[in-house]
Amino acid sequence: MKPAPLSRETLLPKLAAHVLEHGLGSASLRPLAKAAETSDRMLIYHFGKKEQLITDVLGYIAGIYSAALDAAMGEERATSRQQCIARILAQGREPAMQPFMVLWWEIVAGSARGVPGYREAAEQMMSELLAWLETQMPEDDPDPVGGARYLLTVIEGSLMLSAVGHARTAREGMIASGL
Amino acid sequence: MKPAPLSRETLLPKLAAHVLEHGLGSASLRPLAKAAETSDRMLIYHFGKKEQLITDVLGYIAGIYSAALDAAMGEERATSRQQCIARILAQGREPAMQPFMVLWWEIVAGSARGVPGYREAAEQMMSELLAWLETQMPEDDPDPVGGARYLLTVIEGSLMLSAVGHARTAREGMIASGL
DNA sequence: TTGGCCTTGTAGCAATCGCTACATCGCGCT
DNA sequence: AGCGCGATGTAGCGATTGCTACAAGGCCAA
Repeated sequence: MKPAPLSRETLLPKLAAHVLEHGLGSASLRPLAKAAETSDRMLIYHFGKKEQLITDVLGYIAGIYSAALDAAMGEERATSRQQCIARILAQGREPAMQPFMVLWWEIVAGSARGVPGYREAAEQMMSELLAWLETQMPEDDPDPVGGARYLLTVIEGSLMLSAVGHARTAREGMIASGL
Repeated sequence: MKPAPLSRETLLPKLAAHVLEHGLGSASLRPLAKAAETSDRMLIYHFGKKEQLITDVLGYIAGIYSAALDAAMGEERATSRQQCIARILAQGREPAMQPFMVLWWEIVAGSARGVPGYREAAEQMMSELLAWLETQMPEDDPDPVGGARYLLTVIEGSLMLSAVGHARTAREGMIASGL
């Protein structure tokens, strides 16, 4: 059993897994190194400094997220905006997506505070989701582009309310609005 | 110049000010103590442990937020849902609200990750905002309660998109939806 | 005055933080 | 064989973390 070659590329998956499981708050060099079966020394060696490592990991995770969207896309389009939203919210509730969701709010918080690298990752993920949403809009939708932007807004608002224990509020609001 | 008496009540305003300015990430005992003109020793003495301190500070900030909403409420109701949303988003863009906004996403992130005390503060703030929104709904609105829930969802989604550099997406979505 | 309690200062603990100096190892090139 | 260089381990630095032991001040009641 030869030890796996060490590089950014072989490190990133393990680092991303650790960040997805434990969050960015506890993403310090030694725990990360342990998760990647290396030493903090080598993480600095390969990434230069921690800030760069986090940036790279967030970019890598954004890539995973994008792939997950692609994987979920195969099915046929939705037949209505309601169905479209319902599908996405259902996907967000899946246990497999939970680590993404929890991490997502940390990224948003970092983005809002201007932490380097966070905004780029957040922007990328939102752009991917928006593009994906456009492909999922009903075929006969009068305004798929604008509609996708609108649905994205409602979806993210709904997810946020769920994150703070107001899932019911979001649900009742969507019912009241006909969505 | 007698030194101000030291207690939870006299400490909280200064602690809250520091948290609003610098965020929860750098809210460690020594900086907080310096901001409150005391020592970390005394913070622990008065609050027991840091977790309790943070919980109390978040509760205090939620109170400030509530008061800010009340202060902004004086004017007459909106005449349409569009105007209602526009007002609130305009208020959220005000420089004075910026610290609240930035802190808000840290609270959401903590709530999503289950950090003790965060969820309660977030839930309280959302409930206050929802109640306030209901009072701001147009007088002739067919469903003020459900409408307020719907508008809250859209508003929070819009604020999130703004926080990650997608303000334009949110704006275009609202235009496309007629809001 | 004395005793006791609430409050406060000083000092320090063990743990963790990001990062670095130094030495070593192994591989390829000449 | 010898040399050079990238990759890695060991050890440690100074700073910061939450928290505590100990002593001393200040004030009120007996």
